[in-house]
Amino acid sequence: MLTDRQLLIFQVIVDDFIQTAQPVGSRTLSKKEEVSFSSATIRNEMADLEELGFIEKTHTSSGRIPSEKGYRYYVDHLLSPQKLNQYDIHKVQSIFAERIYELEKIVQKSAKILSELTNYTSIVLGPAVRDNKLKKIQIVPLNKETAIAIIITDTGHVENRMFHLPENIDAGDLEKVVNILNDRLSGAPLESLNNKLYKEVAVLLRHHINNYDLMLNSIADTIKIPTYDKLFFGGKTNMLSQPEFHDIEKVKNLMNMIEQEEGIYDLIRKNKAGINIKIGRENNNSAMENCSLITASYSIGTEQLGTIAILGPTRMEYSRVISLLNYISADLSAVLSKLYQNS
Amino acid sequence: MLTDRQLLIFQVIVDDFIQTAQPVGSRTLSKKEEVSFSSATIRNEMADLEELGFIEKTHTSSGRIPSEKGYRYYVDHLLSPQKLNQYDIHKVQSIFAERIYELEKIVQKSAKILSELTNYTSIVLGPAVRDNKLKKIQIVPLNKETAIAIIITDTGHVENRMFHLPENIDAGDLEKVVNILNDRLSGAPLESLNNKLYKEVAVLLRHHINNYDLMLNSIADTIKIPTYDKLFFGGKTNMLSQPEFHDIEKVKNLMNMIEQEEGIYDLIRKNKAGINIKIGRENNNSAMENCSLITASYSIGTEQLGTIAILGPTRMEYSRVISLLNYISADLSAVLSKLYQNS
DNA sequence: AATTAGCACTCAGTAACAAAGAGTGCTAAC
DNA sequence: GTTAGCACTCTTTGTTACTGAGTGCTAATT
Repeated sequence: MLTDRQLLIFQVIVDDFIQTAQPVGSRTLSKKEEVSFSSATIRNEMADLEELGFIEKTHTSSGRIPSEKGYRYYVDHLLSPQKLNQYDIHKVQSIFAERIYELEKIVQKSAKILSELTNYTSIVLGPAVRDNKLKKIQIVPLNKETAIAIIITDTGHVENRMFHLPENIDAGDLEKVVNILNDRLSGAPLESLNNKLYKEVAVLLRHHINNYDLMLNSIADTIKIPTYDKLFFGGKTNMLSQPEFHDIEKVKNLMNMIEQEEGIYDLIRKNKAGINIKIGRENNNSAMENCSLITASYSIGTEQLGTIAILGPTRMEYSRVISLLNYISADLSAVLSKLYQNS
Repeated sequence: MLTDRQLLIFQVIVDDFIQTAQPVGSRTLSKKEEVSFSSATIRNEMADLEELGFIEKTHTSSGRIPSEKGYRYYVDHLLSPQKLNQYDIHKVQSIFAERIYELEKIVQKSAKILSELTNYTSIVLGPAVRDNKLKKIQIVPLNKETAIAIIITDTGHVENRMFHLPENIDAGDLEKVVNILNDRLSGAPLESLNNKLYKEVAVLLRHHINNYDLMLNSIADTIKIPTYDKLFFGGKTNMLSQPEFHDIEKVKNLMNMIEQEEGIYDLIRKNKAGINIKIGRENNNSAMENCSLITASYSIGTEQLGTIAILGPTRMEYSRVISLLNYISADLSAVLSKLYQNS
């Protein structure tokens, strides 16, 4: 649909704008090595490209900038994977340099490195706890009234919550309860715990302790810990250095959205495996009008675990970011698989 | 040292500037009800106040704004405690409305409410885990190589860390270890654990299990979890609405500092009980040149637990903020004491 | 028929200048 | 001791003019 020359010109416009953040004019283009036509020719082509909706002007006599549709086309058809340099690779490797066992730590470090390498904001959706299986559940009484329940999953994730002890329950009872719980529930996915609790455990508890219903509710409460997977951020303030965010209002909107977390969570969550790119208003979020979000998933074996993402201006180095995300998510998946697959 | 009239004028200047963020001129002042002198008189007084260093001009013919020294004087001598209104009190009470058992949750909610009521940024230094006493320590093996250690304190705080298991250790050994640890260490303050471990526990372990030294190191590592007390924030972006932060560079500096957390930690940590006020450069931090930090401590009984703080522009509603902090910290202390004193 | 040179035109950005408004400091009158 | 009055300063606002980068269109060139 586009001629080769239009394609070339379009690509050079996008590349130049991504670098400089300035509207690109016909003269600037004609002086580039890759472009061998006169500025007049380019002007004609640009008029066409504008008519097609790929580029736009900021005012009647300005140079052109890519439109959202333009970025979309660029991303879908013109992107050539960028090779990472030694430094990048080295930096990424450093995530796994120390021997760390905690998933969260690795994930957090990934976020940090990713933001440092890109100068954008990185977001990592932590390992989905939902799919973890219960390793062990423990209850530690603190005093007569309160106890603390601790849930440990097969990946080593620990959740805990305090709860109110029913009156007249003694240490022996508590031990019985814990034994029953572990007996019946360990190995089960966290998601299914609540169900199982009422279907299988309730009956048993009823036989062994009095006040079983109170206890049951406390446990149920404790078990359905809101396993909203955690979000980790890197370089939250990097966006402030982008020229498109010299406007305080825009910054405020964006920062607010980042602080809320819920909005981000929704944006990141509903992505399929592999690389996903959302440009500007494709994100359906007014605070992100000038932003693009690129996500990639990481996994253990075939099981999708979480998501890493980069939030930057629509004028983003797509090629580089995608390469980096691909690289990190692959590494992350590999290392995590090795660590946790045979657990 | 200041005459009554100077005092009055100074106070009105500060109050006005806090409200409007605009330099205050002699005519503006003379039109106020509280002030009954002519603008010329006021000009003379203002010249004196400036010479004394309490106020300053932004340019030769501008109105006056309070200097840092001025704010300091204002805070030390002129502050009249502001009464909180119904709405404020209601909001603060709502922190404790739900029955929550976890310290952290309460603290986090306090930060949120505090920032909403002030429109500044609130910072809460969470309960000091350092002083907690060990309730129970548990070790749960995940697979042949790794296990997870869980430390529970008397206040219900839970810390956990994964570690590498020495080879050739079996379930029986592990149980022995855990028993010894609990036997010897429970009730001891977290701070002292490391010491006790090497002095008292090491010998015992040596007798009961082989490879005891490896085990010992793993445990020591686990125990000295960096109990940096957690920081909670509220209204991180509120500062963006303050007119003094229309300059992106300032915002960037401040936000970076907030994101780092370490700097904040230092600033908040080293404060004595009660209300502390640091104005502008008194904070010894270039990013906080235009900010004031007001801190208050909360405690259980006589034991200082943590700190709540408000970060705002030097042009801050000191009176209101102090009243709020006093009120919240008292409430916080009361509720926490009631909950945890007899544990 | 495609390309390019040339030209009139548009618009953002900058600088220079004037006028208005808010403020000051100082002096002299009250 | 207080205040009215005035000259002066500096910011802010608006006007005007100029420049430079860019465009679209037409006519000449290849």
